[in-house]
Amino acid sequence: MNKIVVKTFFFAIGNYSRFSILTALTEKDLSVSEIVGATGIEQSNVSHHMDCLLNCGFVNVRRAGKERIYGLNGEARPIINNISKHIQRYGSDIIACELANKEYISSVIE
Amino acid sequence: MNKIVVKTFFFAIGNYSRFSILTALTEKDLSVSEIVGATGIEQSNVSHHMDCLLNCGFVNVRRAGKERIYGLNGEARPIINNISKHIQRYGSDIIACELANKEYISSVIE
DNA sequence: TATAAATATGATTGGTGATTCATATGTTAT
DNA sequence: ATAACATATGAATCACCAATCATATTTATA
Repeated sequence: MNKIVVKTFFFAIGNYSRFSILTALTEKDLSVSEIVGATGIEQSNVSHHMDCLLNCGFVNVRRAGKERIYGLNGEARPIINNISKHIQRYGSDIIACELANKEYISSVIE
Repeated sequence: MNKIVVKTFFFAIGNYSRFSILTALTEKDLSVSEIVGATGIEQSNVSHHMDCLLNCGFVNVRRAGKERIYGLNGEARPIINNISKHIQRYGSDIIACELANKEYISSVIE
C-alpha cells in the first residue's frame, strides 16, 4: 500500500471539518454559502478546505452566476458512504474509548 | 452523526503510523518488538500508539512472558479492510492529487 | 537477588496545519 | 462604471500531536 496515497487520503478526509463538508455534499451539490450554512464553518475557511478537497479529487466545482457549486466526485461518494456506515455501526465501540477522558485526546473532542 | 465519534475515529485511524500498525495486525497478532520490526516505528513510539489504539478499542492485548501481544478487535477488522480496499481501489485518483505538489501538503508526504 | 530483556511512561520539542483576519478577485445588477 | 454580493487568496498565529529521549516497570533467567 502506497504511503503517499494513504497519507493523502487521510490528510484530506481525516479532518472533521472536511469530513463534514463531504458528508453534507453527499445529499446534494452546494454553493460555498450553503456549505457555510450547513456546517457552521466560516467562509474563508470553507474556501481553503474546498481547495484541498478539489486538489485531492474528492469534489468538483462549477459556476452558477456569482456562486460556485461544489459536488462530490463519483469516486468519493462510496468512500464517504462507507466510512459513514462504519462510524454509525461501530460508533458505540468508538465512543466507549477511554482516551476521551484522558487529557491526551481531550482537546481533540469539541 | 456524533461529532465525538467521528473525531475519535479519525484521530485514532487517520494517522499513517497507527494505520500501518493496524494494517500489520490484520495479518496476525504481534508483539511490540514485532510491530517495531514490521513498521520501522521506534519502540516507545509504538507503545504510545498502542496505548491510543487500545483506549479507542481498536486493539486488545495479552501477556506472553516478557512480551505483550496485540491483536485487532473484531469490530476493527472490517473497518481496516474496507478502508484499505477503498485506498487500493481509488488510489490512482487520490495520488493524482495536485496538492501533493503544493507546499501546503508537501510536508505531509514522506 | 542481580541482571537482562521487553515494554511502558513521562516530559519535552518541533513541525504542521486549521483557523482567522484582511483583502483581492470575479460576477451581477443598477 | 460603480455598488453589492459571492468567493478566493495570502499571511500570520496558535494549538496540537507525533516523535524522541530518558527512565521506570515488569517479567524471566542465571
